[in-house]
Amino acid sequence: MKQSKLFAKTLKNLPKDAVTISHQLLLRADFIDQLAAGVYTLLPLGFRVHKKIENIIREEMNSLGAQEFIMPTLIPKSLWTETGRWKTIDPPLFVVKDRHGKELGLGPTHEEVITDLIRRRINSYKDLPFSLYQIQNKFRNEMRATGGLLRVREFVMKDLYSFHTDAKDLAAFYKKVTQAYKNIYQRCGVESVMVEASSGSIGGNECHEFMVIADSGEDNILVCRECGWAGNVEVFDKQKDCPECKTNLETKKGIEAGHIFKLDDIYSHKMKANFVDQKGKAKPIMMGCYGIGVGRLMATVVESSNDKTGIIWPTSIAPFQVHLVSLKENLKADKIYQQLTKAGVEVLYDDRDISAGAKFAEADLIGIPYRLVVSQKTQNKIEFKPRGEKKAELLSLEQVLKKL
RNA sequence: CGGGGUGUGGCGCAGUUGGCUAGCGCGCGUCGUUUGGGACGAUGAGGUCGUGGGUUCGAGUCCCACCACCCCGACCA
Repeated sequence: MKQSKLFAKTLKNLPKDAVTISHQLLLRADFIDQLAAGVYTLLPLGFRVHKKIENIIREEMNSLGAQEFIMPTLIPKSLWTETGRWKTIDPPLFVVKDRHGKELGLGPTHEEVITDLIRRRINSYKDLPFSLYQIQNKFRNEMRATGGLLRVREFVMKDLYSFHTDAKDLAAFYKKVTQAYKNIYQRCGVESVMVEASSGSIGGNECHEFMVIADSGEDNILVCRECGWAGNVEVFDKQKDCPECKTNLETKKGIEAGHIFKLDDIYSHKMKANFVDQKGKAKPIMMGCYGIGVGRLMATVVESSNDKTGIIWPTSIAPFQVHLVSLKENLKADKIYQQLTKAGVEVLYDDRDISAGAKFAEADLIGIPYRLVVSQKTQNKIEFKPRGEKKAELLSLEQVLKKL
């Protein structure tokens, strides 16, 4: 992609409404654009990162054996009244009316829809277990949106749902999901802690949050340095020592980057989603649900990976792999751009006629992992510099390709 | 929703006790000089001052209402 054609304009001035680091940097680097409170456009740069995160999540979900599909956003009131959540869900639903005056809720989560789907198709223990997931826009009527992409009212969420004959099978799958989640955060370049949490209006008997440690986090979590146990202060209010090994607990700030629930039979019971077991007896289907907010995860990565000059994207989710900067050497740089592209490298090529300083400052802001400079100074070589580092080295194109 | 705050060109801001042509920096256009860390000079373009009422000879400035956005609380991926 030639930067002269990229739909992006970076800002020198900090927009005054941005308070959190990720909000500031994503705005300044032009990854996102705000339309209303808690409602954002993902601009091309932001969209590329978002897609990469989605794909990491997709791979991990697929390797669990889960199948991707998509459910509607418009959800009829009747389903919500079956579980009582038309009135009780918090944050409240965004409600719309059709032309006949019939009310529908915009989906904030899809337990009702999926339970309705599966109760009409699952009959026997032979149909179980299985799992389905979607990556889809969700709508939450939050009291207040905060921190840029950290809490918004419309966002893309990956929601996975699993269905089992008994608690034991659910527990086994739940455990596999925890590992998949850890993989996702690790692959996105952030460190996660799994904490015991409260389940809020989703319900269920057991749930865990995945917290990314960051100073700007809104949650206080207790972490045991010895055995790795962790809990949300919401639940473990007065806890001083680790419940597992009695070590003194530390308090840290975290961002909730995922939440998983053992729903057991609460939805299948209310909505009569049963199966027939080996003995011919009807039983409620055991369920689990598992969510990750994609945009929030994107912002969380920025929260934990940046410096004074801008974002530092991990290679796995960077909008481009390399940022090729031409300093008045577009003839040479054009060729390198073509060769890199031919080699399958995602290149953002700064072909613009502006000062070197401006190009470097923007490159740092945007945060692509590797910067390549072509100038008079570099002669027949290419200057190679990883984003977070000071030192650059002069390499041939072949050497550059090996480094990527 | 309770509390606090802010609305003036794309972004950041100034605008005195109301006073006539609403300014500045960044960004943008054109020309020239520049080019290894957000260059410089010249010259331009761009604003019904959030919206609607009111007070006044006169409102960006005062009053009322509304709207939008931000922050703290609460809740969440």
